[in-house]
Amino acid sequence: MRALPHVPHSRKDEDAMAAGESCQVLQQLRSAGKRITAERELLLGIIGRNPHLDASEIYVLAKAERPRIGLATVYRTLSLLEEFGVVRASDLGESHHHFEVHREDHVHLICSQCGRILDVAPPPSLLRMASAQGFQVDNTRLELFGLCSACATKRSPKSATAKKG
Amino acid sequence: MRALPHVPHSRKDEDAMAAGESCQVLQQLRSAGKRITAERELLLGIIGRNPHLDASEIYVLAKAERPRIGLATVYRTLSLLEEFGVVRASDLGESHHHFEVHREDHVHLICSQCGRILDVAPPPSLLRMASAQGFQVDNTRLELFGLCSACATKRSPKSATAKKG
DNA sequence: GTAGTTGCAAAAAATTTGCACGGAC
DNA sequence: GTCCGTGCAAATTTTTTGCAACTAC
Repeated sequence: MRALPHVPHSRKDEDAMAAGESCQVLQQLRSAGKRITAERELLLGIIGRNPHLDASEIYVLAKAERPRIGLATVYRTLSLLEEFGVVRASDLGESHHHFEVHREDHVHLICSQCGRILDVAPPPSLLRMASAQGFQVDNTRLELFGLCSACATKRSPKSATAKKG
Repeated sequence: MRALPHVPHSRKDEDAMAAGESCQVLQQLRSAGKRITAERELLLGIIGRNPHLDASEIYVLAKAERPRIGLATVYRTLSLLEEFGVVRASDLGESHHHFEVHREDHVHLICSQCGRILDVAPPPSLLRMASAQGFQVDNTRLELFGLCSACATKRSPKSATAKKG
């Protein structure tokens, strides 16, 4: 369990987006006969505001607001939301999964030095290539491990393009 | 633990390739001061011949040839080989890792229906995009989940939107 | 009221570690 | 002979499950 990383671009935008999304999702659950519970709303909010958390990080945040919540509920809710295509699990090179609300397919650039995660759009050619094989994509897990520009620069200060972090 | 999937294209080619690789890798280990043991040779061979196995599948195959081998040795060897860049772990959507000898970066197309895995080359634009961000890639984990052409056809034989639950 | 959800604890699954013995170099 | 690597068992970590109590609908 580490400190929470990845401060989003604009807290206000993110919250607004998250709130809008949450409503939609809750409707979706309801119309599938699932129940709307305080736990589900809470967890959805947390995941919506904080990409790339793992189950126990989510649990800690949730517990702060709702002390009696159990880790099992976190796992069950994550799995439910994953089933509904709302949440995606990713493997950031650790021995457990991290989760985020699925907004659009994206590639994780994971810096093995500083741990920072950059989200970038996948090239259209990637999905085109899949359909060229007759493959119907419905979920992606795309991770590139390496050094972010800042850490790469630190490591070899005078080489190649001297980019500033 | 399931039956072993993914019969390779040509057993002979694969074996030859694996044998060649193994030698190289063993030299690499030796010159790094690591020891060449029967266990390491065996495991390297198994992983080289069978992509996408998980630790316990590897363990079972190894145990068939060397009954006293322990699962811990499998994990320790995998981790050593990963450190040397010889083996890659991938997350095929299950709660544990699968492993393969790293030949070249590739995308896994994982059919959620039949479980088959197609390996395809990633589009160059993917890596270009990373370097455009100043990111230095040194490992990839690229998974596309969905339906392979066979299963997609089975599911909607007339191409209509006939979705089954 | 009923059936889906939750919390808790216990179980299962996946991986790592401690230690004494054995084998590579 | 010296250490590194191994097997085994025990410990950790991550995730799932059983069940009684609870609550959304």
